[in-house]
Amino acid sequence: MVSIDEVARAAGVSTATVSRALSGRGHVSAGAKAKVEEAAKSLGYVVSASASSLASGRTRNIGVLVPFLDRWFFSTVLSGIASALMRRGYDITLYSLTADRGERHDIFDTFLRRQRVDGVIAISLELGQEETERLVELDLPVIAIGGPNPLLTTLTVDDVAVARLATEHLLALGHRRIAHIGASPEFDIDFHIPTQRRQGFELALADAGIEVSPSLFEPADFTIEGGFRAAKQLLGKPGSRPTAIFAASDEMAIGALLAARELGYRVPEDLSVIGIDGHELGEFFRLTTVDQFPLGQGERAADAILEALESTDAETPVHRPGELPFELIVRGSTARLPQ
Amino acid sequence: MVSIDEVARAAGVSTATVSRALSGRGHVSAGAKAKVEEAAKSLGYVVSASASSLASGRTRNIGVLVPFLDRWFFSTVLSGIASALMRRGYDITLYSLTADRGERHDIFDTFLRRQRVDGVIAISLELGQEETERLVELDLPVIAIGGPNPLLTTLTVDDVAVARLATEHLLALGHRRIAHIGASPEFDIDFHIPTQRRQGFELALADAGIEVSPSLFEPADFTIEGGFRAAKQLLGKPGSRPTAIFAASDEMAIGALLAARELGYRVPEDLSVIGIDGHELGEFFRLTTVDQFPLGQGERAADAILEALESTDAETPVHRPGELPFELIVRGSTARLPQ
DNA sequence: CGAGGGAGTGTAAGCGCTTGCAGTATGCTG
DNA sequence: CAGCATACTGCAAGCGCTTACACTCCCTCG
Repeated sequence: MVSIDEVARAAGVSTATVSRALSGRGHVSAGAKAKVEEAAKSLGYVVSASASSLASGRTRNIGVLVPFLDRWFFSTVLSGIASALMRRGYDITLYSLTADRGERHDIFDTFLRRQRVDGVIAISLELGQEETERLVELDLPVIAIGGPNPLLTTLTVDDVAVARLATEHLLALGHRRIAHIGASPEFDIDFHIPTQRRQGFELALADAGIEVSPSLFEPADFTIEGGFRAAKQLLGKPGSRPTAIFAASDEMAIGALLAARELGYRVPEDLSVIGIDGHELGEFFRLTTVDQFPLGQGERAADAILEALESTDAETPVHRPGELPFELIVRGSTARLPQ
Repeated sequence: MVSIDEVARAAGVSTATVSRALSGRGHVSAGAKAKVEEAAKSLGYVVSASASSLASGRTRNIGVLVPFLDRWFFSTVLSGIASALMRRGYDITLYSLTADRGERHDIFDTFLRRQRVDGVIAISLELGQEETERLVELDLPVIAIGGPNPLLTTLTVDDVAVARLATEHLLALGHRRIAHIGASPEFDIDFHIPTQRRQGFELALADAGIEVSPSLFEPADFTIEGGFRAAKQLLGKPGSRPTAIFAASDEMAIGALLAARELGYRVPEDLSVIGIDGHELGEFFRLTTVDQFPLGQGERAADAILEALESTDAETPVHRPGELPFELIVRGSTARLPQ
């Protein structure tokens, strides 16, 4: 491995100048800079991450905490983070949080404390009180996406407004018996998003003067299969069935689509279905949805963390509620209620 | 941040002993070890990754190269890698390879050369000649999963045998007109897996004395949507339609399932469908498949890289073809051909 | 024209660990 | 019991960078 001394010798300057020229910190004359870059390039010099980190205290590395790697939403956000950080020369270290108490503990107590990262991004994480504290104790910039956490700077979409928009879309099409597939309230202990969506749904109904009927709610686990089961329940119950279903995620909405099909209901003629997320399969299933641009969320989180890194001012947790964009995408799964 | 000196002082030993006690290298008496561990714990000491790396040359960090983060197969393999490495105390830094030439170049020329990782795992990567060379030049252990690459130690499943197994399952059920959805041959330049699957398919047919008909092949891009389109083509063509479809991935098979349904064919009564992968949605769609245990592939890759790290002997690229397990999982999408 | 200030550079002191070497204590072998 | 191997420990020299500080120019301003 070629070291900074060799580059310095080749360029005829001191190692200090090489360091300054290559990192862009401090003053270096144009001439010296050119010589250094030339020498570095021809020798194939790349600065050693550990030496640089040890000396400077900066790692150029961001830790990313993810609850599930294999769910579309999370891997898409991660993808956005990865590309944005890479463009800025940052590496990303991945910490996949399982449900396993011990493993989680290790991550917060050991992995994150190795001074390997300059900052942390936590994706829609349901963090315990203690875990959040550990995170704060790291004394690093932390950006959380989703799951508002009062102790952390959080990027969120206004989930109440998102759900409201979806519901109002159905209302505008003339639907009155609208069912909702979401998470059960006991889920809410540390993860508020599903509940907020449900709130938005109920607020929209209330505004339209429609009473919320408990029989038009069905909990599910945010998977296609869960949505499928929930929709079967909703559509199979005797009594007047819903004319529209609002699912709190696109995956559940797709499940609902499949359930409707299997029961012989045509979408959108007999049943309208809307989801939330902007899932890649949405187009294929012609699913109307409220897109929340997960790729963009990742990119924003990356930008936010870099910004926090650059401004050294006091790191006050900032919660800018509802700052992330969302948009209604009308496709073929919703239609006007037949008169 | 508490440093090793404080621990040494608290434990009443030298920093050398602390280092040895905590890392498990070299001899330390049981008493000293206990004192050190006690002191480290009560002070909340965690060794600094950069200082340790700089001094020892070991980073306890593995780089993982992934082509797509948001495809189920890759994120599942990644998940397997992540959990296996974490158990051993290793961090993982993620390098997501886009199609962008420039970005890829950066990864191989800069990111990977920062001495940030002890080894590299490449998941089903279509690497160019030059990229492979760069990887080899790193002089680090490299494990590739899938996509046999003669220059790298590779973990593969025997894709010919996998495809053969899937095809033979259909043959055993009495099917004779079997269609295949795979990748087009021009894809093969640097990515052999789809072609091998096609080979296995054709070999199985040949063994059964069935002629391979070009009209029973349709290329697709390994997505649900691609499989859907391909299946529509295959089923829509006038002339005798296939009684079974073998798709080279579960996602394409699911697409085929949906296409069949939409065209009014019942699965498995009118059409049998089989895929490859072991996709999480397989169960939901009652899809018969050949599972290749992607989670396990990730774990094996992690084990392999750690093994390579521990044995310092010559790093000869070893290609152990077909060493990864696979298994036919019969669910509800395949059935005996009606007599 | 002198003071003040910024640009450009080098020297050298670390950053926080690991580990070769040396020294001592202890146990084993013949 | 000498001789030697092995266990344990500490000292101190780095690992390959960054950056405070010192110094020299040179330009600007009053």
